[in-house]
Amino acid sequence: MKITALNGFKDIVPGEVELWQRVETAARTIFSRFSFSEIRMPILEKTELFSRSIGESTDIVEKEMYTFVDKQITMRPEATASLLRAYIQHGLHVQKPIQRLFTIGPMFRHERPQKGRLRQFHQMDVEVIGAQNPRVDAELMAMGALLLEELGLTVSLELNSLGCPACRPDFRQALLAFLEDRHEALCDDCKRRCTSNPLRVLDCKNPSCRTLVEEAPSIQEHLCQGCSDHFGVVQEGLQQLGVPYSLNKFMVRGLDYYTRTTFEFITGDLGAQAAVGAGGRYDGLIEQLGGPKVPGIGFALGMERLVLLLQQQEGEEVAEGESDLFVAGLGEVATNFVFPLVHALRRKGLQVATDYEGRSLKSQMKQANKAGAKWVLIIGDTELEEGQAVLRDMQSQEQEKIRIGTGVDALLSLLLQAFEKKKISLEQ
RNA sequence: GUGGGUGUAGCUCAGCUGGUGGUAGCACCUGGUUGUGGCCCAGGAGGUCGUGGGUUCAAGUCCCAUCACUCACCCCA
Repeated sequence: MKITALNGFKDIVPGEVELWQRVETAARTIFSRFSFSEIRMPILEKTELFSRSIGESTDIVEKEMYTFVDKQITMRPEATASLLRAYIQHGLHVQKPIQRLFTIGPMFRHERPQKGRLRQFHQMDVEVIGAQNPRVDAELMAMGALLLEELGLTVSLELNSLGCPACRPDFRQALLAFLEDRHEALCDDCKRRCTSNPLRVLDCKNPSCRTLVEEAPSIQEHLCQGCSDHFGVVQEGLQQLGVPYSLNKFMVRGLDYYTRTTFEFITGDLGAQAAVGAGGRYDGLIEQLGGPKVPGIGFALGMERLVLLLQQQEGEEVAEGESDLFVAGLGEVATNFVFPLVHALRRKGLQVATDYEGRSLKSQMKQANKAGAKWVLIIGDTELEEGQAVLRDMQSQEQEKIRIGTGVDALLSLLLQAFEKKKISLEQ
């Protein structure tokens, strides 16, 4: 084959797409239970939106964005910035003091693809804008946990606080001092991180860095009073809601805008990609983007990762296709009769499949079986002469004759009557 | 951007130290039933062995390059 999809871009084909629908349906159900409204934004935004929100010096902005350089526009690498832009642009804070919004869609990052990480990937993104109360943080995590639970996935929740502009600089200084003393013991990546983003040293995967960092100052002990109180209530809230979590003082977020609460839903079953969802609070961001001075918190779930987990958990079995009825026509005359009949049945709301290639009855029965048809209606020249079509129940293998009468309409009403009698099995 | 692994039928894969591409499984089509599915049996169709060079009498197999896929690093959902 000559033309294939781009590296890191994937088709979601029948057999797999059912799982995606399941994830999405479950999410919409839960989100609406928690009073979230959907919002949909464009995929292209001005480049500046992302460089200002995500952070000029992050990897995402520095080298991973799909940008049309000549036009200064970028395909969104994450949803929060776009969502906040829309929030500000439409003055949504005026309509409601607290906005609860979610969005589902594709994001784009030019990274090297690997398991659970693509260049076009999909996220379900949830944001609460305007709420400062730590209970909201706890509730948001509880909602994420509930969704994952409903999907049948077992993941753990890790929690940290990154402080705020008042207390983080102090911690940063303390950490830097600690790292400088041990600079030679750090891996090459961490030596680089000391200047680029010291907090990142905390979650280095290198074993020697990990042990070294055990002794490092803890952010949780450097929080200012406000942040410390907030963090405390978040944890109380989680306990009240019965959401299990563990504190992880090494957890750091990649995006610049996070403040206070940060969290990740973690799994050990996805190779290097441990996080199936993550998020946190971003209290200064909306103002920084030119909006009102309101706080915000949100998180994103990686849909590819959720689908991968579901596939691993229950196999990649293809969901059987389903239709109510397969109509088998035999011969030229019957086929001409069947063609409009099928359409009439579909207009009545039935799922109907049929054959278009004039194949043998055996072949059509096979198709019907594969399509998961509950009934097959057989109409050949014999049936047309007799004025009776054969209706076969695929499960019980029973067949009955149905009067065709004078035409499509007559047969249609008889068929619907026949289905009516079996309504119970239709609904199953 | 950096490293490792893998490219043979639609899919999953055999193919030994070079000697004519597999009776492989799944899927597909036809037949076994002159008009009846799942199971079974028989047959059929389906390939530029990723691509381009090189070595050789001879390359799916060895060498080089290239592309693609994949896992990991970096980073992240």
